[in-house]
Amino acid sequence: MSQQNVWKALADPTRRAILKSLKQESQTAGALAEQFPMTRASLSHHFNILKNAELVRTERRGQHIVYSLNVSVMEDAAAILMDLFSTKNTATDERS
Amino acid sequence: MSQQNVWKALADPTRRAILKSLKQESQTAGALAEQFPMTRASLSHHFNILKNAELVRTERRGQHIVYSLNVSVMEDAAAILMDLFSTKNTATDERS
DNA sequence: CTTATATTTAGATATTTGTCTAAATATATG
DNA sequence: CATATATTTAGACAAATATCTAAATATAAG
Repeated sequence: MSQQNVWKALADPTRRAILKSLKQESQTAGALAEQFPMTRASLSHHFNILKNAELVRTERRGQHIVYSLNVSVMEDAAAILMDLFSTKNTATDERS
Repeated sequence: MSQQNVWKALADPTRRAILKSLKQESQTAGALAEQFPMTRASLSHHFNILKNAELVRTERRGQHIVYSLNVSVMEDAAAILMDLFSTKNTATDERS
């Protein structure tokens, strides 16, 4: 995972909505497609970017492909975010 | 502040580096410019995007313009990020 | 094997983005 | 006022991005 891939992935509102939806439950590409007003080809492009950032994983299930959050990478990403935002230092040996 | 403006602002590595630098201390445009290998005009463009997202504020000081983090918006942004990433619900009336 | 369904890939296109150079604006000072 | 310094604005341009249509691939089922 490159940090930059994660930030770029998160910059698009459709992709953030996909992540939010997957936070509720893992879903097939088709089920996700029903929630967004664009072609399946366009959605597939967004899926690729999310996979590239390793924010989601896929698993084939017959004709379907099931997308799910990659929880551990989501947690890494959260840590990166907090590093940028928090006033406190994270993961240093500094005494409080 | 539109949420989208914040995400877009954060998508660029130069802008994230600017924020990190401002986390250390408020600085003039010129002082920031010395840290980045691009023209002042390009930097100014990045400053505008950060201002638009309300992540930074400016204050004129003689010939200089001092940039500083807008801490409260940074905190709002952090909350938005956590809403996307955390498995737990934030700010709901759900019982734990 | 043929047909149907699910999804992705390829290629085209309009829009957005990051950068540059040159010019403009704002302030300070002789 | 004239000149120097600091910063922004305007305009151009190449690269990246989001979307579409059409075609390709993968699996299931008759």
